[in-house]
Amino acid sequence: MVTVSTLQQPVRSYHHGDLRAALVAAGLKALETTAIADLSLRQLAREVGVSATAVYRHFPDKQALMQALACEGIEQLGRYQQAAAAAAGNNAAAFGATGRAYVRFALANPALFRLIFGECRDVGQSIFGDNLAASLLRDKAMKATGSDEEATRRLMIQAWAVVHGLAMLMLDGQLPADEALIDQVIDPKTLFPV
Amino acid sequence: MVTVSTLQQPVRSYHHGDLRAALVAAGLKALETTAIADLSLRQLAREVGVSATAVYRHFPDKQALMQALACEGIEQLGRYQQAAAAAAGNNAAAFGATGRAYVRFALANPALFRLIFGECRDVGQSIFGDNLAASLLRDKAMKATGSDEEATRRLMIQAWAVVHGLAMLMLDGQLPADEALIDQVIDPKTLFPV
DNA sequence: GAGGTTATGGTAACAGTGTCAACATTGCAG
DNA sequence: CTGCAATGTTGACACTGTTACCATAACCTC
Repeated sequence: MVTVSTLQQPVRSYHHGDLRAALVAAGLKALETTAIADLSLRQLAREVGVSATAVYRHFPDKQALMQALACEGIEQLGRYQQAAAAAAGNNAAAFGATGRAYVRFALANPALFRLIFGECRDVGQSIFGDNLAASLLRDKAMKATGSDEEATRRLMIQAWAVVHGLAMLMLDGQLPADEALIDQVIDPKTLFPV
Repeated sequence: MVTVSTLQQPVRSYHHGDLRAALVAAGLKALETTAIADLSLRQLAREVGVSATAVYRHFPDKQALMQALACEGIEQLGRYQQAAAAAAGNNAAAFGATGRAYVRFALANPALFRLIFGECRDVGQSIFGDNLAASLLRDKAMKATGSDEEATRRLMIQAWAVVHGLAMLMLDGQLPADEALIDQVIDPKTLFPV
């Protein structure tokens, strides 16, 4: 008995084309509607149409899958910020634009943003280091401080802390998550009137 | 057969004196060493010496217990900040002191601090509202802005965002959690040179 | 092409979790 | 003293992450 394989359905007999990628995609989609604590490894496997333990051929444990999702999220955040900076013209206005993009990304992807940080992640892979947005931030900070090494680093951290804190407080319902407040808080004229 | 009840052990026959308080205390102690996701309802019940389902006589579900722990944490944080402000003399220096206390509290109680915010909590109970530290913050901000309503609110939120973001980034290992950096970032001279 | 090796997937099971229904014990009010 | 409400226990269910072991498919060498 020969199975007809020329139908629409890929039929995926026993071997899934690229299970790892499928799991990551399913995880990202799930994070759009599911809180980070309610994300189940078995549920993800079910959605991909595979047994629960098949996951372990591609990830040593759940934490590793989470880590992969976080990596994907970091890249998405970076692209989002880069696009915002480019749209702002990559000039002085881009400084605030990347900050606003940071907060907007958090509000649009709450679970993913929390996953990027949060405890389900190995230490070491800092966003601060080799990131597009980070280098842009450093560039703007250097201009503002006149290339003072110490002051530049401090300004970068202060700016990062403001946007990160604002994003977190809005995500946690401590502050209203409206656009006007974002613009009000991330306003170069009042925030860092250097 | 009469059981001897005059020994040292309270023996707690069937009825626990105040199980609710005992559970909260055990929860707070557990949060000192356990991550928020690894906090188990059954484990807490075990430590208190009670069956797992006894918890449900005092809390409708796990979330409610978490909420109670979060409330306790909010009060602890408030007292900690108040003490820091008092030690600083309740003058202009107290502004920065409460901010530094905020971050130090987070670093000293990572899991509890995350619980205060985080998803295991009903919305609505904002720290921002009727808090000791909040009123102190508002007081200082009013002085700095000359009682401008709009500017005061913005300054408060900016200040809160900075300390919250700094605390979170340090907790998540994105920034080194050292005292010098805290002082450097929360420096009124460079942060809000109003 | 045949046959063995390796990557990949499945089954069964285990310990642990939050939660519910039904039952047991206690303290208090009448 | 008696009955009721508060409090605690037992047993069970569905679910989770994870492991040990088995099954299938792809690939590589001869």
